Parts: sequence; C-alpha cells; structure tokens
Amino acid sequence: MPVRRADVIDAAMELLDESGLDQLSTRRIADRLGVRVGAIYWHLKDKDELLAELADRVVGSCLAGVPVPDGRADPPADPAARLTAAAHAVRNAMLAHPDGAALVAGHAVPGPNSLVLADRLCGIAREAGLPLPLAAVAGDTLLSYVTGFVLQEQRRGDPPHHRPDTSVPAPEFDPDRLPHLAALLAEGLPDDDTAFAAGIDLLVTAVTNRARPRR
Amino acid sequence: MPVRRADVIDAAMELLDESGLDQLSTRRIADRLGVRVGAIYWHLKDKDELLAELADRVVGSCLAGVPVPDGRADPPADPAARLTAAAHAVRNAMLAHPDGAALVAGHAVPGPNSLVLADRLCGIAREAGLPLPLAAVAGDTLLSYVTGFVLQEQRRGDPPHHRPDTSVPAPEFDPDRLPHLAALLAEGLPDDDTAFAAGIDLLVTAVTNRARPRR
DNA sequence: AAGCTAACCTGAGCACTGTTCAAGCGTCAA
DNA sequence: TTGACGCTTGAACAGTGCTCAGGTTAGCTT
Repeated sequence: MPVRRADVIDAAMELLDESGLDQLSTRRIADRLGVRVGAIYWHLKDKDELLAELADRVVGSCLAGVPVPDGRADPPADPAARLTAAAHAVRNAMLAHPDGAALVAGHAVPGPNSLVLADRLCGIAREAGLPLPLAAVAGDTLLSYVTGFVLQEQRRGDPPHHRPDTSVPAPEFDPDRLPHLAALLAEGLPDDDTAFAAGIDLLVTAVTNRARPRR
Repeated sequence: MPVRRADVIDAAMELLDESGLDQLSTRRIADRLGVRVGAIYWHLKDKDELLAELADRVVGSCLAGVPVPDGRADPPADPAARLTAAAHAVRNAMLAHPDGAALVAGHAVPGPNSLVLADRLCGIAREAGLPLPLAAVAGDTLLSYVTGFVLQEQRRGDPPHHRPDTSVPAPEFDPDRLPHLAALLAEGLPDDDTAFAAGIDLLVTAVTNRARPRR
C-alpha cells in the first residue's frame, strides 16, 4: 500500500508532537513511514509546503472553538464574550502542539483555515458594531497578539535542557535601572493563563468600547 | 590585529542586513572576517548566543525612541501619546533589519535592552494610572502585539522569489464562505502603516480607559 | 497475453549547515 | 630561552534540504 500525501502530513504531525519543530526533518518523517527521503518529495514539493500544511491544521483545530458570527438581527448575543472565547480557542490550539505558535507565525501564505478564522473574527467584530476596515484591523490585532503571546510563552517553556540556573529570572538585575520590573518581581508575577486573560480582556473591551464610544 | 567578539557581531549584523536571517551562517561570517569557521566559536559559544546578541541590539536601537517614564507628580504628560510613540519606535527598529521581528521573537532569554524596554513600557502604563500587575500585562500585551504584527508584515514582504502569481491574494477564494474578507477586499485593504496605527490606537485607548473607567 | 502509462519509490549524491578539537601560530612576560 | 596565553587553523563529524536517473509495481487498453 503506497504512502499518500495525507500520511506524510500525519507522520510529520506525530513527529512534531513528540519532539518539537527542530527535530522535524524530512529524513525522520521518511523513517517513520518506512520509506526513503526521496519519496517525501514526490508528495510535497517543499518542506515549506509541509509546514504550511501543519500550520493550517493547527489553526483548523481551533475553529470548532471559535464562534461563528450569528448574523441574526441586532443586537447579536454578546460579541465580547465570543471574541474572548475565540482568542482562548486559538491559544489553546497553539499550545496543543510544541512550537505551535512558531509554526503558524512562521509561514506567509495563509491556508484555508487561517482565512476562515480571520473571516470569523472580522465578522464578530462587525457584529460588535465596528465598521468594516476597523473590524478587520481588530480581528488582525487580536490574532497578532495571540500569536505573539503564545510564541514567547512556548519559547520560555519548551527548551528542554536550559534550566541550570533556577535562580532569579535575570542574572544581573539592577533594581535601580529597572524599578518597575523589580517591583513586579517583588509582588510576584502572574502566570501565563491570567496574564493572557488580562491581555485579551484589555483588547476585547477596547474593541467593544470603540464600537459604542457613548452608550 | 585579532578579531574581537564585537567584530563578529558587527559582521553578523551586516550580513543580516544584506541577505536576511536564513543566509546568516557561521561560515559566511567567518569569510567576511577573513577567518575560518572555528575562530567564531572561540568568541561565541553558540549560534544562539550570536542571535541573542543581534536581537538585543535590534531592540536596543529602538530605546532612543521610547520615552522614559517621567516620574514627575501626576498628572504625567499624556501617557497615551508616549505609549503609541514607544510602539512605533519598536516597530521601526524591527523593520530596520530584515527578519528583525523573527530575530527578537525567536529567542527566549531577554537581553538587557529587552529588559529596559519592558521596564519602560510598564512604567508608562503605571503613570497612565494602571496598578502594577495590570501595567505589566499592558506593556507585555503591547510588545506581543507589535512583534506579532511585524512578524507577519515582514514575512509577507521579505520572500525574495515568491511572486509568480500577482493575481488575487487568495487563489481559491469563495466569497460565500468568507463574506467579510470578501467585503474587505472589495473596498480595499489598508496598508500596513495605517493598520498598525489603528491597532495600536485600539490597544492604547484600551489601556488608558482601563485606568479611568469613569472620568 | 502483451504493451503502455502513470503512480510511487530507491540510491546515490550535492551543497550546505552548526559544532568540535587537536594542533599550530604569534606575542608578550619571566 | 622558555613558557604561557590568546587566537586561529584544518579537518573532520553528523546532520540538513533537495534532486534525479533509474527501477518497481499496478491498472488500463488493445
């Protein structure tokens, strides 16, 4: 039974989940499929094509959690809640795979799922009352923020053997030159979940306030 | 005259500016310095160490444009303006080098300049009236957004030989499944500068509104 | 049954990458 | 003169993405 294109992508996905993005080589994929490297390139023209496919799968896996704009007559039910739900769905999808954020951030051409996601976010923003170009910007802002956040979140957490120093976060840390960070460190920094929730809250209230400057 | 550590980083920076991140190899740096590869590894232990240094230089080059929190008695002069100025400075610094965003997004341990930047942003947010943990979140949100935005901005613009199809942005583009994107496309999408400005405006007014929910 | 075509795969190889390390310079101090 | 030390070389290792002429196998046509 021959290997099919989808099999290659499946194998790549498994490999990604097991060992992260930088262990994902064509040779390893071939090994897992019981095949030589050249065979990979019959199904995919590029490694880039592979990664694009993986990235689109990752964002696709969040679409179930992203509410569809309901399109009913106004007022549509709580656009703010739908936007925050969407943001969390996107983050969770990225967190579900090692280097998930790097993957989706790393490739230019948006796959079909990315387009659907962008469309939905824009749609919800419109139902929140934003005019079109601004709604698009809002959706894009939300997405850029989420990818940026998860990117640094995963990069902090992923490196497997990079914790010889469990000391203070910064080796040489001059509290006089960095007064606010020092103060923050003193009263304990928030964990990723609450920081993300707070950031999203900030963004979403910004969007909904922009929609109705004066109620 | 021997090569010094700073020389290596300088050469790497030049190479980055000329040909982008994926052309930046240790061998090429050595060539430029008139030296063999091994010499590089006497000055730097890793390529990662090199990239971290480059990244910190990039964010360092924006610090001049990032206002220092003035620390005067309240009300401090226009924190909103200072935040947007900072955001634009960060973006411009990243745009000044190919793959600048990928560089700073790509490495976990924040260099000294990154710490200073984070501290300043947090400080401005505090002067805008936010309590400490929230101010930190606000600064971080802003940074995550900027890096996320410039990341996709540069990835769209950089690929050197990837424009055989100057057709519509999306090859198969079903306007029924993507109604909002279709509408957006119909009335013309905003360029990067205005989109960024709008996104920052969204974020900054969110921050300042949060500071004073009712004036 | 013979022939043909297309899908799929192999083997070998190219040009490159980051990284290591014994050995060798060159310069300065003792 | 003898060391020691800073800096560099040469050569290699193990891995990467990618290509391609040539082989296999299966199914369809005649």
